[in-house]
Amino acid sequence: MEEERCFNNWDLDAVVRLGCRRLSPPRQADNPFAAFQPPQPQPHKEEKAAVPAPAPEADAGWRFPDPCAGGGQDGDELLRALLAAQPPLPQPLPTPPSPSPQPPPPPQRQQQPVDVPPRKVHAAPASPLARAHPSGRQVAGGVPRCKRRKNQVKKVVCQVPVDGSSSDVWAWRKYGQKPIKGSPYPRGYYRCSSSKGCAARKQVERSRSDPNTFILTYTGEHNHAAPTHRNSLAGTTRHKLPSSASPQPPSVVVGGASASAGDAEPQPQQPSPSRTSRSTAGLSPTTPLRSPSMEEDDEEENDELLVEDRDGR
DNA sequence: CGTATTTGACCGGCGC
DNA sequence: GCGCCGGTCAAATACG
Repeated sequence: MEEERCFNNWDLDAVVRLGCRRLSPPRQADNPFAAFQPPQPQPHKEEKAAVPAPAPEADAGWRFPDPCAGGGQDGDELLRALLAAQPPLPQPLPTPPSPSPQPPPPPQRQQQPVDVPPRKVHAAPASPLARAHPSGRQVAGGVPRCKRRKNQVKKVVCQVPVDGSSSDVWAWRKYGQKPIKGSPYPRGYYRCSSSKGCAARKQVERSRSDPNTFILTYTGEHNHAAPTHRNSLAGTTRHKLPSSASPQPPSVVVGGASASAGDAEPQPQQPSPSRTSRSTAGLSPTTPLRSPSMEEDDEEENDELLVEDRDGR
């Protein structure tokens, strides 16, 4: 598994935080992007390309499908549109059949993020208290891990171009990264830092098929209103927005992650060429949400949103 | 000083 | 029942 290790470096977080990337050099002197790249040769080349190109833009405008995020206006509209089209609840979208990594689902597996007939519903008494671990680990969302069955978890999957830009109003904090078995790229785990008890989580992973595309998986719901500006307690300090360099209209995918509170969904961030070290988690809360220019197009077809309730392992 | 990021370890769930 | 993998937490480190 050396591979994994290597990829581990890729900055998923960057993706998330792209919004705020910082000007200062990343914590790691190495190129985080190197990891980003697939195990293919040409790390040098890719680095360069990746860094200068995608990253900057990404954060600059990387916004995603976020209904709420909008930064304000555009986003809002999107959100509204989405909401209008769908229930405000965790209802992602109907997910169009796209070239997504999702194979033709069996008749049973619908893409309904809402409820999924779990195979085993282990009804965890809502209080098993999250695994009584020695450490007493509890899920931040207050949801005990046991409670969340993998099958039952609602997930909204979105695909966004690396160069796309997306930003959501939510602030994300990276809490883990792991190499995935079938994927050369590691997966980054982010949690909504806008609110302390928010259970919304996001997973950022590079698409194996399209290294230029990131697969964002949103799970959980925000239990708080979307911040007007992406800021929140969390990253308050670290985000400095560099200003976007060139906002590119990323694709926006809207996933209804599940915001019961009516939140919107977080948006994916982009991989930053160089980890911005601490820019803010995910996007920076203050990240430049989007520039007016970026939004113009909006999403295009790049984005795909898949909603799944469970992903099979 | 506060917060975010990073890395390792642990646990649970799922598949075989 | 066992093993593998994914997901999350916690501690340490670094930066603003």
